[in-house]
Amino acid sequence: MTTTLEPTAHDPAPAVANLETIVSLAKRRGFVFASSEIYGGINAVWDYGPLGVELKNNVKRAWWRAMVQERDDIVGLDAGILMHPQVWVTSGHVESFSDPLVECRTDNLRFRLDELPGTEGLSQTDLRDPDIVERLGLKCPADGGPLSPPRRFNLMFRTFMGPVEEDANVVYLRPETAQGAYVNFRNVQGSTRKKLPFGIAQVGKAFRNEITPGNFVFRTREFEQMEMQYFVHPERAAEIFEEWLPRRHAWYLRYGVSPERLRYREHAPDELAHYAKKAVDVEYRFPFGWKELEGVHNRGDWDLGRHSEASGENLSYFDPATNESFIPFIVETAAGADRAAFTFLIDAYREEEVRGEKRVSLALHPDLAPYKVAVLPLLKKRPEIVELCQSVVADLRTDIMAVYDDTASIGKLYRRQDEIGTPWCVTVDVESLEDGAVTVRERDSMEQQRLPVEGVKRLILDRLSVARRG
RNA sequence: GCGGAAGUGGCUCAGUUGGUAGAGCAUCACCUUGCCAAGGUGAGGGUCGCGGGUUCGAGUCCCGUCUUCCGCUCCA
Repeated sequence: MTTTLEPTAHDPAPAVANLETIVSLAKRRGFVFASSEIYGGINAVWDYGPLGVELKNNVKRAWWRAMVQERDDIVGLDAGILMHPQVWVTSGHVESFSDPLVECRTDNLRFRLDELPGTEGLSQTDLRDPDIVERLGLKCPADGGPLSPPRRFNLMFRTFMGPVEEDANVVYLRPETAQGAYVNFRNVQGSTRKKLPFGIAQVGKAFRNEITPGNFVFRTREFEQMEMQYFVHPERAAEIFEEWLPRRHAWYLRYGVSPERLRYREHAPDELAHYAKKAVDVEYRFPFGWKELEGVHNRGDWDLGRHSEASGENLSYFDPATNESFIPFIVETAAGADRAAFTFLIDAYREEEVRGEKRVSLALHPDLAPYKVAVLPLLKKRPEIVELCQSVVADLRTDIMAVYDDTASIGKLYRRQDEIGTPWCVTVDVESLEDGAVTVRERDSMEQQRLPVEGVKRLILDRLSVARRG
């Protein structure tokens, strides 16, 4: 079900490239490697290589810039991955994230045990009983086949706090970063004196024991979220929700994602998460179909209300202007740093045929590109040229990611940089030694210009917004 | 977790009816090369996912296991 909100792409746009091509490029050039590869890999965990970590850091920085740096009403937070276990009971994740499932042995369909006919009124203990299927004579609702005993698919990773592995010490790796913002709502509001509406932005790892991970870094068991919780007056929640959707959509466009490969999709009432009143996804046309990139959710007062109740702390907000006190509603934007980086990578992929050769380039937005500039010698047998290159790189490095390469012919050096999305290449030639000028080539336009060495950094910095040192 | 397919040097693959591994590209060195993946010579790199079994002998057959990809109640 798609919303009537604009912009919405109704016609499926083909994906830029197939998945294998991207995975192969990612590995070959050092963006993403399979985790623990020398031991055969571990399912659904990926490591970011030298270029991947730059790309992902740039994505996170760009997000932080849009959310925190450029706004007066949103502040940052970095809460712990481990939290008080009660947080997850209150949030509903202990219950909703560990469904007892049974599987039909003939058609392999899975069902939630507590939703099967004949299980009404069963206790949690009953639902954990391995003999429950037999005891109640439950059958597959689809084909009447025999069902397996219930298995709990707990989507939360558990570990133990303290030296003794006792149940009393069980803690969870957070399945979402959002709760860190909720439990800190009062701390943040009090210390920053923010008035509603205001938001808390957070980037950090989350962990889910997904039943079906896959599609490269799209769904993994360890992933990084970029979430923003916007606290609003209940009556303004719906209106503010509608503002955030196009704002988040525009962010992807700003960093170069093709408009025809983005669309909105609203969740039907029966697919809403346990905390959501309304949810609309920004979707991207991945090689494996339209999939969620980012979710905008109206969580209502579910979280703060529940935490108020369970903790006994007053998490309501007092509005001095109207003299009223209330539990704020939360409008959340929840994006994945891995998915976003993946999307930018896929969408930037370009292929062209030149004299029978396939050429690959990444049209990454300069803010996101791992390296901003490569400095290349036109010929390396003149030591003065190499020296000049190295002094140019040393100067550029103080502000931006710059790299020097001289291990191939000039044409190949250009191609290498194109393939990893480097927006600018600087070449130093014999004339440079005399006039102090170098050639700057821009990847997207293929335009070349002659600039004094001192002008190179200025040209690049003028075109970047998030990639400066820091 | 279940069904289907696959796992050979960094990448893409070849390996005939089982006889103890090859190519192209990539990488590195030297020569050459002076603005968009030029050429030459040479080198490094694989216990053929892992563990068992059958066999005189297995990348090639059998079993198990792990991982990946494609399909089934997801949400970043």
